[in-house]
Amino acid sequence: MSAESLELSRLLRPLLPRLYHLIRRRSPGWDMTTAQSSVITTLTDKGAMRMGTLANLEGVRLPTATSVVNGLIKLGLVERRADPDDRRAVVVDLTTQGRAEVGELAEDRNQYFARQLDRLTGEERAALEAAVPAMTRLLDLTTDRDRREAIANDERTWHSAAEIRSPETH
Amino acid sequence: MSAESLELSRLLRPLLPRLYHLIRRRSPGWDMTTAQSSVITTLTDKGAMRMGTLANLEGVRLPTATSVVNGLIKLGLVERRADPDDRRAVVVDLTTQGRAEVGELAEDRNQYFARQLDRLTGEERAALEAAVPAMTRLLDLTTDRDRREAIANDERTWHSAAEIRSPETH
DNA sequence: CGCTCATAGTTAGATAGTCTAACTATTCGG
DNA sequence: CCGAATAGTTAGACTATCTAACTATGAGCG
Repeated sequence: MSAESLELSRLLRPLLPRLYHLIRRRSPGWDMTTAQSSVITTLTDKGAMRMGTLANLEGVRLPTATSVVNGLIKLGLVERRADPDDRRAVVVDLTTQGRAEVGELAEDRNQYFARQLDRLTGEERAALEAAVPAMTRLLDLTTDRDRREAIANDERTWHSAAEIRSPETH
Repeated sequence: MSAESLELSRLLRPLLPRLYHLIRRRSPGWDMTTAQSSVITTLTDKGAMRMGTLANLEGVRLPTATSVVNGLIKLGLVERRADPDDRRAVVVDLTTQGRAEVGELAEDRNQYFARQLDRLTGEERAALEAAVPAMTRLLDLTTDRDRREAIANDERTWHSAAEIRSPETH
Protein backbone atom coordinates (compact mmCIF):
# COMPACT_ATOMS: atom_id res chain seq x y z
CA MET A 1 0.00 0.00 0.00
CA SER A 2 1.31 3.44 -0.91
CA ALA A 3 2.10 6.03 1.73
CA GLU A 4 -0.02 8.41 -0.31
CA SER A 5 -3.11 6.24 0.09
CA LEU A 6 -2.55 5.92 3.79
CA GLU A 7 -2.18 9.65 4.21
CA LEU A 8 -5.39 10.27 2.28
CA SER A 9 -7.16 7.64 4.32
CA ARG A 10 -6.17 9.44 7.50
CA LEU A 11 -7.72 12.63 6.18
CA LEU A 12 -10.79 11.24 4.52
CA ARG A 13 -11.91 8.24 6.52
CA PRO A 14 -12.92 10.07 9.69
CA LEU A 15 -15.10 12.42 7.65
CA LEU A 16 -17.27 9.77 6.10
CA PRO A 17 -19.39 8.76 9.07
CA ARG A 18 -19.95 12.42 9.79
CA LEU A 19 -21.06 13.29 6.31
CA TYR A 20 -23.39 10.36 6.51
CA HIS A 21 -24.82 11.65 9.75
CA LEU A 22 -25.20 15.05 8.16
CA ILE A 23 -27.60 13.87 5.51
CA ARG A 24 -29.12 11.16 7.64
CA ARG A 25 -30.58 13.57 10.17
CA ARG A 26 -34.11 13.35 8.92
CA SER A 27 -34.32 15.23 5.71
CA PRO A 28 -37.82 16.66 5.91
CA GLY A 29 -40.91 14.76 4.82
CA TRP A 30 -39.14 11.45 4.66
CA ASP A 31 -40.24 8.52 6.74
CA MET A 32 -37.89 5.91 5.33
CA THR A 33 -34.84 4.83 7.25
CA THR A 34 -31.41 5.07 5.63
CA ALA A 35 -31.13 1.35 5.12
CA GLN A 36 -34.46 1.46 3.33
CA SER A 37 -33.42 4.48 1.28
CA SER A 38 -30.24 2.75 0.26
CA VAL A 39 -32.12 -0.32 -0.97
CA ILE A 40 -34.58 1.85 -2.88
CA THR A 41 -31.73 3.73 -4.52
CA THR A 42 -30.03 0.49 -5.51
CA LEU A 43 -33.22 -0.89 -7.00
CA THR A 44 -33.84 2.36 -8.85
CA ASP A 45 -30.33 2.36 -10.29
CA LYS A 46 -29.93 -1.28 -11.14
CA GLY A 47 -33.44 -2.66 -11.42
CA ALA A 48 -34.97 -5.82 -9.99
CA MET A 49 -32.58 -8.33 -8.47
CA ARG A 50 -32.35 -11.36 -6.23
CA MET A 51 -32.11 -11.05 -2.46
CA GLY A 52 -28.53 -12.27 -2.39
CA THR A 53 -27.45 -9.78 -5.02
CA LEU A 54 -29.15 -6.99 -3.13
CA ALA A 55 -27.48 -8.03 0.10
CA ASN A 56 -24.09 -8.01 -1.62
CA LEU A 57 -24.60 -4.61 -3.15
CA GLU A 58 -25.74 -3.23 0.17
CA GLY A 59 -22.83 -4.90 1.90
CA VAL A 60 -25.03 -6.69 4.42
CA ARG A 61 -25.96 -10.30 5.19
CA LEU A 62 -29.02 -11.94 3.78
CA PRO A 63 -31.12 -11.77 6.96
CA THR A 64 -30.57 -8.03 7.05
CA ALA A 65 -31.73 -7.71 3.47
CA THR A 66 -34.79 -9.77 4.34
CA SER A 67 -35.62 -7.46 7.20
CA VAL A 68 -35.14 -4.24 5.24
CA VAL A 69 -37.15 -5.56 2.31
CA ASN A 70 -39.92 -6.61 4.69
CA GLY A 71 -40.11 -3.02 5.90
CA LEU A 72 -40.31 -1.69 2.36
CA ILE A 73 -43.02 -4.19 1.49
CA LYS A 74 -45.00 -2.99 4.50
CA LEU A 75 -44.67 0.53 3.06
CA GLY A 76 -45.88 -0.74 -0.32
CA LEU A 77 -42.73 0.40 -2.12
CA VAL A 78 -41.27 -2.94 -3.22
CA GLU A 79 -42.50 -6.46 -3.87
CA ARG A 80 -41.14 -9.97 -3.95
CA ARG A 81 -41.48 -12.20 -7.00
CA ALA A 82 -40.48 -15.77 -7.59
CA ASP A 83 -37.44 -16.14 -9.84
CA PRO A 84 -38.62 -18.27 -12.77
CA ASP A 85 -35.10 -19.62 -13.36
CA ASP A 86 -34.47 -20.84 -9.82
CA ARG A 87 -37.31 -21.58 -7.50
CA ARG A 88 -35.12 -21.20 -4.43
CA ALA A 89 -34.58 -17.58 -5.33
CA VAL A 90 -36.65 -14.44 -4.85
CA VAL A 91 -36.54 -11.33 -7.00
CA VAL A 92 -37.26 -8.01 -5.35
CA ASP A 93 -38.45 -5.03 -7.35
CA LEU A 94 -39.99 -1.59 -6.92
CA THR A 95 -43.77 -1.39 -7.09
CA THR A 96 -45.46 1.21 -9.28
CA GLN A 97 -46.13 3.21 -6.15
CA GLY A 98 -42.50 2.83 -5.13
CA ARG A 99 -41.28 4.19 -8.41
CA ALA A 100 -43.65 7.13 -8.17
CA GLU A 101 -42.70 8.10 -4.63
CA VAL A 102 -38.99 7.71 -5.09
CA GLY A 103 -38.63 10.55 -7.56
CA GLU A 104 -40.36 13.20 -5.47
CA LEU A 105 -38.81 12.28 -2.21
CA ALA A 106 -35.28 12.01 -3.53
CA GLU A 107 -35.72 15.51 -4.85
CA ASP A 108 -36.82 16.76 -1.43
CA ARG A 109 -33.69 15.31 0.09
CA ASN A 110 -31.55 16.85 -2.63
CA GLN A 111 -32.99 20.25 -1.83
CA TYR A 112 -32.38 19.80 1.86
CA PHE A 113 -28.74 18.94 1.23
CA ALA A 114 -28.41 21.66 -1.40
CA ARG A 115 -29.35 24.28 1.17
CA GLN A 116 -26.37 23.14 3.20
CA LEU A 117 -24.06 23.13 0.17
CA ASP A 118 -25.28 26.61 -0.62
CA ARG A 119 -23.39 27.94 2.38
CA LEU A 120 -20.05 26.81 0.97
CA THR A 121 -18.00 28.92 -1.40
CA GLY A 122 -18.07 28.27 -5.13
CA GLU A 123 -14.56 26.90 -4.91
CA GLU A 124 -15.51 24.46 -2.20
CA ARG A 125 -18.45 23.23 -4.21
CA ALA A 126 -16.18 22.83 -7.23
CA ALA A 127 -13.77 20.73 -5.18
CA LEU A 128 -16.61 18.48 -4.08
CA GLU A 129 -17.89 18.14 -7.60
CA ALA A 130 -14.43 17.25 -8.85
CA ALA A 131 -14.27 14.43 -6.31
CA VAL A 132 -17.55 12.82 -7.37
CA PRO A 133 -16.07 10.58 -10.10
CA ALA A 134 -13.42 9.28 -7.73
CA MET A 135 -16.02 8.49 -5.08
CA THR A 136 -18.15 6.72 -7.62
CA ARG A 137 -15.28 4.58 -8.75
CA LEU A 138 -14.26 3.81 -5.20
CA LEU A 139 -17.77 2.52 -4.62
CA ASP A 140 -17.78 0.54 -7.85
CA LEU A 141 -14.57 -1.15 -6.79
CA THR A 142 -15.75 -2.14 -3.39
CA THR A 143 -19.48 -2.43 -2.90
CA ASP A 144 -19.81 -6.05 -3.87
CA ARG A 145 -19.02 -8.21 -0.91
CA ASP A 146 -18.33 -11.33 -2.94
CA ARG A 147 -15.92 -9.52 -5.18
CA ARG A 148 -14.23 -7.92 -2.19
CA GLU A 149 -13.80 -11.26 -0.49
CA ALA A 150 -12.54 -12.87 -3.64
CA ILE A 151 -9.90 -10.19 -3.87
CA ALA A 152 -8.93 -10.66 -0.26
CA ASN A 153 -8.69 -14.41 -0.66
CA ASP A 154 -6.91 -14.62 -3.94
CA GLU A 155 -5.98 -11.76 -6.16
CA ARG A 156 -5.92 -14.01 -9.20
CA THR A 157 -9.64 -14.83 -9.02
CA TRP A 158 -10.41 -11.27 -9.93
CA HIS A 159 -12.08 -10.44 -13.23
CA SER A 160 -13.34 -7.25 -14.80
CA ALA A 161 -16.10 -5.46 -12.96
CA ALA A 162 -18.40 -5.80 -15.95
CA GLU A 163 -17.92 -9.53 -16.06
CA ILE A 164 -18.70 -9.98 -12.41
CA ARG A 165 -21.54 -7.56 -12.34
CA SER A 166 -23.36 -8.86 -15.39
CA PRO A 167 -25.43 -11.55 -13.65
CA GLU A 168 -26.73 -8.92 -11.26
CA THR A 169 -28.09 -6.44 -13.75
CA HIS A 170 -30.16 -8.93 -15.74
CA MET B 1 -30.77 28.24 -3.17
CA SER B 2 -28.54 28.25 -6.25
CA ALA B 3 -29.10 25.87 -9.13
CA GLU B 4 -25.44 24.99 -8.80
CA SER B 5 -25.90 23.70 -5.24
CA LEU B 6 -28.91 21.68 -6.24
CA GLU B 7 -27.04 20.10 -9.10
CA LEU B 8 -24.12 19.20 -6.86
CA SER B 9 -26.52 17.81 -4.28
CA ARG B 10 -28.01 15.52 -6.90
CA LEU B 11 -24.57 14.16 -7.66
CA LEU B 12 -23.14 13.98 -4.21
CA ARG B 13 -25.94 13.17 -1.81
CA PRO B 14 -26.68 9.66 -3.06
CA LEU B 15 -23.02 8.76 -2.66
CA LEU B 16 -22.73 9.58 1.01
CA PRO B 17 -24.66 6.69 2.54
CA ARG B 18 -22.73 4.36 0.30
CA LEU B 19 -19.34 5.67 1.25
CA TYR B 20 -20.42 5.33 4.82
CA HIS B 21 -21.39 1.72 4.24
CA LEU B 22 -18.06 1.17 2.57
CA ILE B 23 -16.04 1.99 5.64
CA ARG B 24 -18.63 0.76 8.06
CA ARG B 25 -18.39 -2.84 6.90
CA ARG B 26 -16.38 -4.06 9.80
CA SER B 27 -12.89 -2.82 9.37
CA PRO B 28 -10.88 -5.70 10.81
CA GLY B 29 -10.14 -6.04 14.50
CA TRP B 30 -12.64 -3.44 15.53
CA ASP B 31 -15.49 -4.25 17.87
CA MET B 32 -16.91 -0.77 18.25
CA THR B 33 -20.07 0.25 16.42
CA THR B 34 -20.08 3.35 14.21
CA ALA B 35 -22.05 5.39 16.69
CA GLN B 36 -19.48 4.51 19.32
CA SER B 37 -16.60 5.30 16.97
CA SER B 38 -18.11 8.64 16.16
CA VAL B 39 -18.37 9.57 19.82
CA ILE B 40 -14.81 8.47 20.47
CA THR B 41 -13.59 10.56 17.55
CA THR B 42 -15.48 13.58 18.81
CA LEU B 43 -14.05 13.20 22.30
CA THR B 44 -10.56 12.75 20.89
CA ASP B 45 -10.87 15.86 18.76
CA LYS B 46 -12.62 18.18 21.17
CA GLY B 47 -11.92 16.78 24.62
CA ALA B 48 -14.25 16.17 27.55
CA MET B 49 -17.73 17.61 27.28
CA ARG B 50 -21.22 17.44 28.73
CA MET B 51 -23.77 14.95 27.51
CA GLY B 52 -25.93 17.57 25.87
CA THR B 53 -22.99 19.02 23.97
CA LEU B 54 -22.01 15.57 22.82
CA ALA B 55 -25.54 14.82 21.69
CA ASN B 56 -25.61 18.06 19.71
CA LEU B 57 -22.29 17.41 18.05
CA GLU B 58 -23.37 13.90 17.16
CA GLY B 59 -26.70 15.18 15.94
CA VAL B 60 -28.73 12.84 18.16
CA ARG B 61 -31.06 13.20 21.12
CA LEU B 62 -29.89 12.95 24.67
CA PRO B 63 -31.22 9.44 25.34
CA THR B 64 -29.27 8.20 22.35
CA ALA B 65 -26.11 9.78 23.69
CA THR B 66 -26.79 8.16 27.06
CA SER B 67 -27.10 4.77 25.44
CA VAL B 68 -23.97 5.09 23.30
CA VAL B 69 -21.93 6.37 26.22
CA ASN B 70 -23.18 3.49 28.36
CA GLY B 71 -21.81 1.09 25.77
CA LEU B 72 -18.45 2.82 25.74
CA ILE B 73 -18.31 2.77 29.53
CA LYS B 74 -18.95 -0.97 29.42
CA LEU B 75 -15.95 -1.22 27.08
CA GLY B 76 -13.90 0.86 29.52
CA LEU B 77 -13.13 3.53 26.95
CA VAL B 78 -14.91 6.54 28.46
CA GLU B 79 -16.11 7.65 31.89
CA ARG B 80 -18.68 9.96 33.37
CA ARG B 81 -17.73 12.72 35.81
CA ALA B 82 -19.84 15.19 37.70
CA ASP B 83 -19.62 18.71 36.34
CA PRO B 84 -18.39 20.82 39.27
CA ASP B 85 -20.13 23.92 37.90
CA ASP B 86 -23.57 22.39 37.55
CA ARG B 87 -24.56 19.34 39.49
CA ARG B 88 -27.32 18.48 37.05
CA ALA B 89 -24.74 17.99 34.37
CA VAL B 90 -22.41 15.12 33.53
CA VAL B 91 -19.07 15.40 31.78
CA VAL B 92 -17.97 12.50 29.63
CA ASP B 93 -14.31 11.92 28.84
CA LEU B 94 -11.97 9.27 27.46
CA THR B 95 -10.31 7.00 29.99
CA THR B 96 -6.57 6.39 29.86
CA GLN B 97 -7.30 3.03 28.29
CA GLY B 98 -9.62 4.70 25.81
CA ARG B 99 -6.95 7.13 24.72
CA ALA B 100 -4.46 4.30 24.33
CA GLU B 101 -6.72 2.05 22.27
CA VAL B 102 -8.06 4.76 20.03
CA GLY B 103 -4.75 5.50 18.39
CA GLU B 104 -3.93 1.94 17.35
CA LEU B 105 -7.38 1.02 16.22
CA ALA B 106 -7.97 4.17 14.21
CA GLU B 107 -4.74 3.37 12.42
CA ASP B 108 -5.98 -0.14 11.61
CA ARG B 109 -9.08 1.34 10.08
CA ASN B 110 -7.05 3.86 8.14
CA GLN B 111 -5.00 1.05 6.65
CA TYR B 112 -8.11 -0.90 5.75
CA PHE B 113 -9.53 2.10 3.91
CA ALA B 114 -6.14 2.96 2.41
CA ARG B 115 -6.02 -0.43 0.72
CA GLN B 116 -9.23 0.49 -1.04
CA LEU B 117 -7.96 3.95 -1.98
CA ASP B 118 -4.84 2.31 -3.32
CA ARG B 119 -6.81 0.89 -6.21
CA LEU B 120 -7.75 4.33 -7.48
CA THR B 121 -5.54 6.33 -9.82
CA GLY B 122 -3.31 9.08 -8.49
CA GLU B 123 -5.59 11.63 -10.08
CA GLU B 124 -8.62 10.22 -8.37
CA ARG B 125 -6.88 10.32 -5.02
CA ALA B 126 -5.84 13.90 -5.68
CA ALA B 127 -9.44 14.85 -6.40
CA LEU B 128 -10.54 13.29 -3.12
CA GLU B 129 -7.81 15.04 -1.21
CA ALA B 130 -8.74 18.36 -2.76
CA ALA B 131 -12.29 17.89 -1.52
CA VAL B 132 -11.34 17.29 2.10
CA PRO B 133 -11.33 20.95 3.19
CA ALA B 134 -14.76 21.50 1.69
CA MET B 135 -16.14 18.44 3.46
CA THR B 136 -14.66 19.59 6.72
CA ARG B 137 -16.23 22.99 6.41
CA LEU B 138 -19.57 21.51 5.43
CA LEU B 139 -19.48 19.53 8.63
CA ASP B 140 -18.40 22.52 10.69
CA LEU B 141 -21.36 24.46 9.36
CA THR B 142 -23.94 21.86 10.12
CA THR B 143 -23.10 19.39 12.84
CA ASP B 144 -24.59 21.35 15.70
CA ARG B 145 -28.27 20.62 16.00
CA ASP B 146 -29.09 23.76 17.95
CA ARG B 147 -27.36 25.95 15.42
CA ARG B 148 -29.09 24.15 12.58
CA GLU B 149 -32.49 24.61 14.17
CA ALA B 150 -31.81 28.26 14.86
CA ILE B 151 -31.01 28.70 11.18
CA ALA B 152 -34.16 26.92 10.15
CA ASN B 153 -36.32 28.95 12.49
CA ASP B 154 -34.93 32.38 11.86
CA GLU B 155 -32.06 33.22 9.62
CA ARG B 156 -31.39 36.40 11.57
CA THR B 157 -30.52 34.61 14.78
CA TRP B 158 -27.42 33.28 13.17
CA HIS B 159 -24.01 34.33 14.44
CA SER B 160 -20.47 33.37 13.53
CA ALA B 161 -19.58 29.74 14.01
CA ALA B 162 -16.87 30.65 16.51
CA GLU B 163 -19.32 32.63 18.60
CA ILE B 164 -21.84 29.85 18.78
CA ARG B 165 -19.37 27.08 19.23
CA SER B 166 -17.39 28.66 22.07
CA PRO B 167 -19.57 27.38 24.94
CA GLU B 168 -19.09 23.85 23.71
CA THR B 169 -15.35 23.76 23.52
CA HIS B 170 -14.89 25.18 27.03
C1' DC C 1 -36.34 32.15 51.82
C1' DG C 2 -39.57 29.11 49.14
C1' DC C 3 -42.47 28.40 44.94
C1' DT C 4 -42.52 27.69 40.29
C1' DC C 5 -40.54 26.89 36.01
C1' DA C 6 -36.63 25.63 33.16
C1' DT C 7 -32.65 22.64 32.24
C1' DA C 8 -29.54 18.23 32.24
C1' DG C 9 -29.76 13.59 32.18
C1' DT C 10 -31.59 8.97 32.73
C1' DT C 11 -35.14 5.49 32.30
C1' DA C 12 -38.95 3.18 29.84
C1' DG C 13 -40.86 1.42 25.86
C1' DA C 14 -41.09 1.18 20.90
C1' DT C 15 -39.12 0.18 16.30
C1' DA C 16 -35.33 -0.70 12.98
C1' DG C 17 -30.83 -2.60 11.49
C1' DT C 18 -27.47 -5.78 12.13
C1' DC C 19 -25.27 -10.14 13.12
C1' DT C 20 -24.78 -15.50 13.64
C1' DA C 21 -26.99 -19.88 13.88
C1' DA C 22 -30.42 -22.89 12.58
C1' DC C 23 -34.03 -24.13 9.54
C1' DT C 24 -36.62 -25.00 4.82
C1' DA C 25 -36.73 -25.50 0.03
C1' DT C 26 -34.46 -26.15 -4.20
C1' DT C 27 -30.70 -27.31 -7.31
C1' DC C 28 -26.72 -29.76 -8.87
C1' DG C 29 -23.18 -33.40 -9.46
C1' DG C 30 -21.99 -37.83 -9.44
C1' DC D 1 -31.70 -40.63 -6.80
C1' DC D 2 -28.92 -39.10 -2.97
C1' DG D 3 -25.75 -36.10 -0.65
C1' DA D 4 -23.73 -31.62 -0.75
C1' DA D 5 -24.24 -26.90 -1.96
C1' DT D 6 -27.12 -22.71 -2.48
C1' DA D 7 -31.10 -19.11 -1.70
C1' DG D 8 -33.87 -17.35 1.65
C1' DT D 9 -36.35 -16.96 5.96
C1' DT D 10 -36.84 -17.38 10.93
C1' DA D 11 -35.11 -17.05 15.66
C1' DG D 12 -32.69 -14.70 19.06
C1' DA D 13 -29.47 -11.22 20.56
C1' DC D 14 -27.65 -6.64 20.66
C1' DT D 15 -27.17 -1.67 19.36
C1' DA D 16 -29.13 2.79 17.73
C1' DT D 17 -32.67 5.64 17.58
C1' DC D 18 -36.82 8.15 18.84
C1' DT D 19 -40.56 10.24 22.15
C1' DA D 20 -42.53 10.51 26.65
C1' DA D 21 -42.09 10.48 31.37
C1' DC D 22 -39.30 10.84 35.36
C1' DT D 23 -35.47 12.72 38.73
C1' DA D 24 -32.48 16.13 40.28
C1' DT D 25 -30.66 20.56 40.13
C1' DG D 26 -30.57 25.52 39.06
C1' DA D 27 -32.71 30.22 38.54
C1' DG D 28 -36.09 33.92 38.80
C1' DC D 29 -39.11 36.35 41.58
C1' DG D 30 -42.29 37.75 45.40
